[in-house]
Amino acid sequence: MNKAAPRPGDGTIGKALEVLDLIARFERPVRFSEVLSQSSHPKATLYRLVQTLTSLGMLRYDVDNQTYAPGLRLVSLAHAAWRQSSLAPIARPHVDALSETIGETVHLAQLDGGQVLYVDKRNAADPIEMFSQAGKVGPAYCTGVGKAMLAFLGDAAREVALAQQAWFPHTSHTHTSRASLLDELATVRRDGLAYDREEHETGIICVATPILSETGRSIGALSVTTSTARKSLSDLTEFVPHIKTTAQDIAKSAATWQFPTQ
Amino acid sequence: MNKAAPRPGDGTIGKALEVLDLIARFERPVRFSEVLSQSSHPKATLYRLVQTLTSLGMLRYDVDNQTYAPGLRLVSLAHAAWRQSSLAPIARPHVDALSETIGETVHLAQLDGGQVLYVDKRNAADPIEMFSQAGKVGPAYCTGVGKAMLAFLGDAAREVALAQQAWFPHTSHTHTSRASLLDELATVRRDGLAYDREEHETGIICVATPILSETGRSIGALSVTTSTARKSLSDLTEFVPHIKTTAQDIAKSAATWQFPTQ
DNA sequence: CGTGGAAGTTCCACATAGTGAAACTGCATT
DNA sequence: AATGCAGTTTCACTATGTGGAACTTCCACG
Repeated sequence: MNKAAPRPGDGTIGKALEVLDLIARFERPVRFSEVLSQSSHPKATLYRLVQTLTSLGMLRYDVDNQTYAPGLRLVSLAHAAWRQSSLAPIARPHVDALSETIGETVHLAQLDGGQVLYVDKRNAADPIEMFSQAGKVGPAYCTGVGKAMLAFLGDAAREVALAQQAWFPHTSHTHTSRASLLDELATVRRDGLAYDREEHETGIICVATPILSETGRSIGALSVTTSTARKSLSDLTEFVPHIKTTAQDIAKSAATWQFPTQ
Repeated sequence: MNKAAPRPGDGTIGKALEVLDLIARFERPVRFSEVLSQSSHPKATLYRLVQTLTSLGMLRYDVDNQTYAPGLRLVSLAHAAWRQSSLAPIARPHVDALSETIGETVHLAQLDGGQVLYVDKRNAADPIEMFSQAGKVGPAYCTGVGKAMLAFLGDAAREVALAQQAWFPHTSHTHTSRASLLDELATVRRDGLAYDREEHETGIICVATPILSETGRSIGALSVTTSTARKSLSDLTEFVPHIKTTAQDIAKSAATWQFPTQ
């Protein structure tokens, strides 16, 4: 597992965020001692951090079970973030249209801290059981959207992102090194297209395209996902033109989008 | 209990959160000076806070426009919060069923920091949305869900919540004082039912019921909303039995819900 | 062009705020 | 009564954050 960069000198706020992230990663309410065992902070320090976060509503403390979980205050903050910093509100009509035409699961993702963050999703009519939902994060090095975005990053930004990858072999098709991934990224850059060939989950494949800024850098990615039980990679290829034009439409809307300067 | 309790807002983390909230409240990307004019912190202090938050991904800085907006990292944190601290995942099937039967807008809300936080929503037109509507906050003193929850709070908790109300007269029907609201809350407690009679928005009415814990305290609320153009208050009354049983079903699911202790 | 001012950024002496080892409490279990 | 573990409090110490002031852009206007 990778962790949020605990750069020295990040300050108290960084430490607090680190703790919040740690608790969020458990994906279930946790007891103090469990957090402690995963944390680099001494008991008293962690205790105070957790207390502070709880009193601020960033954590919720369950008195009965003596557990901590991320608090609802985060949800209202995220609402503002989603509306202002994600492509989702702008892309919504385009994603709707694509999903309706294609009838498979559509994902809209952005890169955040070297990871793929799914900011919107449309389920297939007959939904496949799989890992994804808006707000969910996933690895960049072994997903279609991740590779699409990495390929169209500036060199410096890509280096930063690559350094944050875990290279965990989720399946036998997963890239496990910088070198082999970079190789594929060249192809992705050439085609403007990235495939996930069961690299993250066995039986799950997808095709993804980057959403590019006017300067040719990726600001997000769009993908169509399916299972090998339903379709093959070459079946997916048939959707490519439609996905590409949708990505371009989203890019255009994003560029046009003017924030009220007032 | 704490007597010399660290006042919320104290501490560096509290200050950082305050700034984040402030920026989120603008509902659009803001320039540094705009934040400064709304903040109690001196320029240098605010500047450092904003820098720190930006480097941690809690804020996003737009170089071209020189503006700050809540960052995407919040979205992934909120995902964990929504799944673990909100009723939404548990309530989802029940809310789905209710919405389908009734065919009007359904809201699932919880109280957070004295405000109503909408954690899920069903629109007749637009079925599945995530943070687009979930995450929105609203006032407690002039909404159906707000009054339903306030009525079934412990005395101490209700006092805290009432102290946080703005008493802004959104419409001519809005309660503008503790006293008149408390009056209605008694009725709400008797009936287990709260109405919004165009108190928040003209033309918008709703009926809401609390979702109660085993100890009889509200852990959330469920409402059906419509416009005076479509239905009357007495039309809404017809839905009451169905809403009430749905609320009870959600309460039961919530009580049964056991977190894997491991 | 210059010049004035507003917005944004850096500096640094200072003290507030956070730190963490250790001691303590409460509650099971033996 | 004794042991052990989880959670909580204390307090001397100092890392961190503070904020007034000075500095640097960058325009708008004369």
